[in-house]
Amino acid sequence: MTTQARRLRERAEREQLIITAARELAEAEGWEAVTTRRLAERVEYSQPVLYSHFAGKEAIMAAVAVEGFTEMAAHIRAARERSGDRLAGVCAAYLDFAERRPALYDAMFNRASTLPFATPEAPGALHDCFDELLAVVRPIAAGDDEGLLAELLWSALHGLATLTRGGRLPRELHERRLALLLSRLSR
Amino acid sequence: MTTQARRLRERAEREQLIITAARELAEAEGWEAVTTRRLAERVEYSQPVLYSHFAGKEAIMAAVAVEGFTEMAAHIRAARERSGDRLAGVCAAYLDFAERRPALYDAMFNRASTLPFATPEAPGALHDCFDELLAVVRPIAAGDDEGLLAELLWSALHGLATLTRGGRLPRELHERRLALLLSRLSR
DNA sequence: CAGAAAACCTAGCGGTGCTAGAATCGTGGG
DNA sequence: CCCACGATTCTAGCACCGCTAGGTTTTCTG
Repeated sequence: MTTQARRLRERAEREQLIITAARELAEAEGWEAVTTRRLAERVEYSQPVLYSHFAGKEAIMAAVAVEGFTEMAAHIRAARERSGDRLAGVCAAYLDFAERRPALYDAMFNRASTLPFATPEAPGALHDCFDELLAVVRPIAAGDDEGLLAELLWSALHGLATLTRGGRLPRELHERRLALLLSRLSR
Repeated sequence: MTTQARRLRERAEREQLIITAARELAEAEGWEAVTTRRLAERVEYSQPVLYSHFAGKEAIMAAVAVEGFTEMAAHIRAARERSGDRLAGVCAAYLDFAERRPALYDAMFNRASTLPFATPEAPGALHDCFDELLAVVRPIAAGDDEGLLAELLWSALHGLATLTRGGRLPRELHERRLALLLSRLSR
């Protein structure tokens, strides 16, 4: 059936359209400005159409989040390769991503609470992100569990990112703070 | 004027009543269950009364947050004294607080976005919390800036707390993760 | 081309934070 | 003692939210 294939393709395209619209709206005005009405208006369909694609607003945010993980994985991987597997490069890339894509980072870590994480069912892109941290942490493991060290690094970066973003930490000391983390964490 | 004094006192009492009610409701059912209507019903006044005390729901959460900082400061100080200024004791106390008072911790760090932080206008209790971290970090500063190290410790703890709470990190490795943080941070 | 099925929209539900304006209350002066 | 005033409090309602039932339109199929 050619027509059915086209139908499915168009449906998939529209789904992507919704995700992109939600993301752009969130990046432009924050997630609190992303309402189902505005979203529907933006994709030029009525509200109920959203619900034929997603279970609800939270599911839309989750979809944006996995897109975010894909991008973050690419962003970090590029930084790792560029810096020759250096821890500093990857950490800076992580924080840079959080700083420049706050709405996306929010969807990934603060909003989409239903998204599976520390399980095999977690989105592949998320595992990719973690693997990047794992790779760069390996040289400094020095007998300690690599996975645990990667989780710790992740926690520290996440803490830095969120506290800095919320104005909790003075931004002008950002570089020195990161340098201190790196020096303390290695060995 | 005695009557006016009484008025003011009663007003203050009612304000505290609102804060306590909001906190209890949040701790029992989460912040999304704290609506101005339910809150008003709980303190046995009508909705607009809330707005004669606070600028809005966010201001109420901020008030709960400063109460949280006061408690956290006490909690951590007690742990520090009990453990003889040991870093491990204070870190465990921080994470314990976040784990046992999730709604309070949320108000302090995730919800109340308008609350001033890294400025002198920040609530005193917040500075007290930070000072506790400062005190316990001093022995391991080893030439590095103590304030910066305290901020870094805070970030790591905050990251651990939030990621663990959101199911992002497997809970059964919590102890080992904390031990690793301590060993790496005190080099 | 008729009828079935899929797609889509209108209208509405119960809820939210917040507020204008009416009603009620305690109080001080005549 | 009573009345008028000012502070206090409530009723009712605004515009918005996420979400959905039910009917209309469009599209495909036999």
